[in-house]
Amino acid sequence: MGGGSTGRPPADENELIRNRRGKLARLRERGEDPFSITGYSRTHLAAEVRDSFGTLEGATVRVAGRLMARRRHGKATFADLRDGSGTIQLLFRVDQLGEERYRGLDDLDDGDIVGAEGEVMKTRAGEITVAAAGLSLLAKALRPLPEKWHGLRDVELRYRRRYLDLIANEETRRAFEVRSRLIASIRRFLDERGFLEVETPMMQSVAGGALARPFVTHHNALDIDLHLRIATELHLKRLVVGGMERVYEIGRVFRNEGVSTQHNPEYTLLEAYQAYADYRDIMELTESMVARAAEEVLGTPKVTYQGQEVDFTPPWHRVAWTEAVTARTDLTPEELQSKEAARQACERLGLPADPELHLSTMVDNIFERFVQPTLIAPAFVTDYPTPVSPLAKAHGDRPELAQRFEPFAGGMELGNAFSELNDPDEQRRRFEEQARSRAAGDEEAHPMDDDFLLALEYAMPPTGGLGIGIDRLVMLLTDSASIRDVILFPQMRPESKQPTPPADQTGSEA
RNA sequence: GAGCCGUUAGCUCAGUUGGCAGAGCACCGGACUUUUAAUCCGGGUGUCCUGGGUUCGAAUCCCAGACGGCUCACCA
Repeated sequence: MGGGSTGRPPADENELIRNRRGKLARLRERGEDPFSITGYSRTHLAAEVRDSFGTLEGATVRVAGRLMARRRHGKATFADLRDGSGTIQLLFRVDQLGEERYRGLDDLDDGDIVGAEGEVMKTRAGEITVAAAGLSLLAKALRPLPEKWHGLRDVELRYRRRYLDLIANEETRRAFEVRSRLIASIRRFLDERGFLEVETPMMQSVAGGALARPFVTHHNALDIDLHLRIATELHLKRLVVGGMERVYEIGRVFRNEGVSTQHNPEYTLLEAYQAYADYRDIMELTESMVARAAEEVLGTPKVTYQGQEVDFTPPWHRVAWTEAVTARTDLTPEELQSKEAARQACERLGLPADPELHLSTMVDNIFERFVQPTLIAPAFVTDYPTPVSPLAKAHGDRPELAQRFEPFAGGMELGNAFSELNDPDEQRRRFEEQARSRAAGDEEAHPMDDDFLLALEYAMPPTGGLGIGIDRLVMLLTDSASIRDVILFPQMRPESKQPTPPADQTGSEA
């Protein structure tokens, strides 16, 4: 980006910013514009200096990072420098830098990006330190950092200005490191099992593969509306038809639904498909993958989530959906199959019991209220009703039940998996059934997808498929109560300039 | 979408019954060559979220709005 040297100061200028801009102006007058510097060759990271003190003592190193604190003592000044690896202390002494360059420290502020060159030493107090003989200001921070002791607590600021959250809060840095390492671990696991990572379209004419409302956008040149994907499922299964027998994608999907501590409109979904496998094989894959990821990222398969222990060590508990509900309520399996009985049950249990509600919605509410919160230890809930599983193969002997499971842990739903329905005619019937729900007003019913049906007609091998919400898994591994704490830039309303509403519109009707 | 709660200095937070706007850190000035939440002396830097209203007087009470958090509803 271009831009001259006459940038306008922001409107929210205050004394602190004026001071820093004044220092920048002085530096420029001396011909030391920090923003003209294009690089700084480091020899060591902060952590390397500290870890290798034994061999580095007395050696000259070059380090660079953000100035986090300064402690001035007249003719000596200590500073904490933080880079991506950690923190290292710098020592500036007037007898080492000379009067003039020592005075130059006056133009430094906490938050500035600096490079320092000097000998590695240890102070009287035992702190490993770089005694700086050279100092370069590499970028000037024009705004003060959040307070160093309490960090940045304001959640709105933490989300809107995540960079400040990352600078100020160690636990935030850690959470996103865990997130990155978790995804890397999952990739390694799947790669080792022979899966290919692929990328499928985010913009789709038909947004299928899940039951959710899509975002709509428009392609100008083609003059067509497109939907942002709500899942990767149907494209990945096309690839299985094409002979890619083990494929996965880790990518963002977009669902036009509300936000909550467990929902962000865009979130990261892992989907994996394995030919010649069924949902039982996928259970094994799921528990092995998650347990190993926890082990690799945290060093243990056991985590504490919101005060409760969650142990990912396989095998996870398995319980059929109907049994899970009947065990936690006084309902019978029959009451879960008749709309009127379920409605009366909901009424009795204090759940929404509107006659308009679908059977599937009501029984789902019952499950969510009475079963899901109890699923703290990792568990697979299996054999969901077929009508709410339009893409899953049914049991041969129990056509009303799908070969499907959902993994739960910490009281959260982590994903969805099944033996993929590969009978094109049956899939068409399921889509038609969904189309009827849609016509009846269910905006989340699965849309008809003729192109996908065409692919199935060329034969897809029996296949097991899995979807895992990566964000929720990260929540578990980082003990985060809100999904926003594991998404770098969670969805927020734009900050409005608050266009003052025309107050007291005398003489004007709204 | 509904209910409850919150918004005060750059940051973290106090603010009593409606009566001059407060503290710590940061910052500014001064002292200090081994500190590490450095210390010591001096200095308060503000659209009390916004707009109305009540009142002699509003950060405080009332109304409306903005943004956020939590809970519920819908979803993963």
